[in-house]
Amino acid sequence: MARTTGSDGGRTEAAIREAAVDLFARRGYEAVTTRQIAAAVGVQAAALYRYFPTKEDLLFDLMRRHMEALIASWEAKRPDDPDPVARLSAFVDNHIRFHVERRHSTHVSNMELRSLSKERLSQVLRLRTAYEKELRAILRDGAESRRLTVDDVGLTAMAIIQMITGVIVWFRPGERLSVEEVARTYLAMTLRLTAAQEAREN
Amino acid sequence: MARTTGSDGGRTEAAIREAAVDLFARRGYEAVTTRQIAAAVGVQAAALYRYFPTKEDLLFDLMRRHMEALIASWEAKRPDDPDPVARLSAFVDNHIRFHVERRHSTHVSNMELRSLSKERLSQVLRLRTAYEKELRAILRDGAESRRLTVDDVGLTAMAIIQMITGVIVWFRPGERLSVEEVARTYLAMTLRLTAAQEAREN
DNA sequence: GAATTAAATGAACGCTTGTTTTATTAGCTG
DNA sequence: CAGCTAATAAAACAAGCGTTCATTTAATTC
Repeated sequence: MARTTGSDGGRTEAAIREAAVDLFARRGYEAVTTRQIAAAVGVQAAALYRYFPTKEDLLFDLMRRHMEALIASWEAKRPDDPDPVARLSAFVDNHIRFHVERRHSTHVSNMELRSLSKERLSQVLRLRTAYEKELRAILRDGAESRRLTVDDVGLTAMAIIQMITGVIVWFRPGERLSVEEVARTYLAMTLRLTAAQEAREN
Repeated sequence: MARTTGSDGGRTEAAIREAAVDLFARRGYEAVTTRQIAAAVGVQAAALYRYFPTKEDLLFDLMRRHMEALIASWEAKRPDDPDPVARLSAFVDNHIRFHVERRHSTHVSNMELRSLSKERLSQVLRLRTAYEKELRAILRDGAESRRLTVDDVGLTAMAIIQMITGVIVWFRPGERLSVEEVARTYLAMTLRLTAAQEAREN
């Protein structure tokens, strides 16, 4: 056999990405074989190499897309309001919703960094740093305007990111809590953590 | 050649554990080969099998020891004081110091769970749950006595654990911040996060 | 409808993997 | 110093790995 009826390159490529994210997230990049990915797609392993030069290229593609989507998501929802508390709230809300919706690719992007080559690792880390910089800027503004209590901007940014990203470890949609409840509770914790002051009319 | 001069089973076994933790943490369990572990010890791969039946047994041994050491550490430092704020403070302080000191085995215990067999996974998770239960009990007591503000005990426990475990991702001893400073700042954030009320003499 | 391109197969390659087997030596015991 | 056991080396094992290659078929183009 060779080309199958109804086959379409675009669909196959998308199917490879989906299968790979799912398998990498569940079993880990190193533990997943190209044959397993191919089987999930319903294709032979050799077919993967029509779309991705190597297994690592596939991993990198997934990670880069994830980070770019995260940044794009924040850019779309970043409020014009300069108020640090409003911006922090929007950041936390967007972060949680995005990560809950993309548990698998988040898992891959956070856990499989060590499987990337040096150059690709730093490419992904550059995207990640750019994103985290947004949070640090909010915290710095908030600290300067005394709307937020921040002992150390870098440390607080890391603490908040770890906390709100950690939601994907235990949260399963459709169980005890809804996304709305989780987002609300995490937001409340973040605002207490930074001792956020309500905006005052004056 | 065969047995080497000065060889000692006890020392070799300890060296295998050390090398394995280090390599597993840096490159991931699946990516590390038995030959790499052996090379780090200065021994042939076959020698590992005198001490650990399989590679997975070695991983499991490291994880079980890590969790047991964590629980033992908390049991040694758990205060008699029933005050929830004092207990929460002790918990956070112990957790951070323990994890900073054992970055590598923490990494392994958190990242490589999926490489364990079903039964062993649940053994490790049982230990982890027992540890987390301590935090949940503190939060519940604190909420009931109105010393702490806790919207949801389970969710808050996860948030705090993610936050204070996350320290190992970015913290490197001997850089900008000392362990003391980090522990103090994380404690302050935790107490704000739970809106902890100072103990009052009455 | 012939020629071309796109999509996929199936077999194979060279290597590496975790593990086992066998043989050999070091150090201890009596 | 003979005998024993613990500790290791060395070599081999079958299985599986990522990847390549020549080939075949489906769809598209002219």
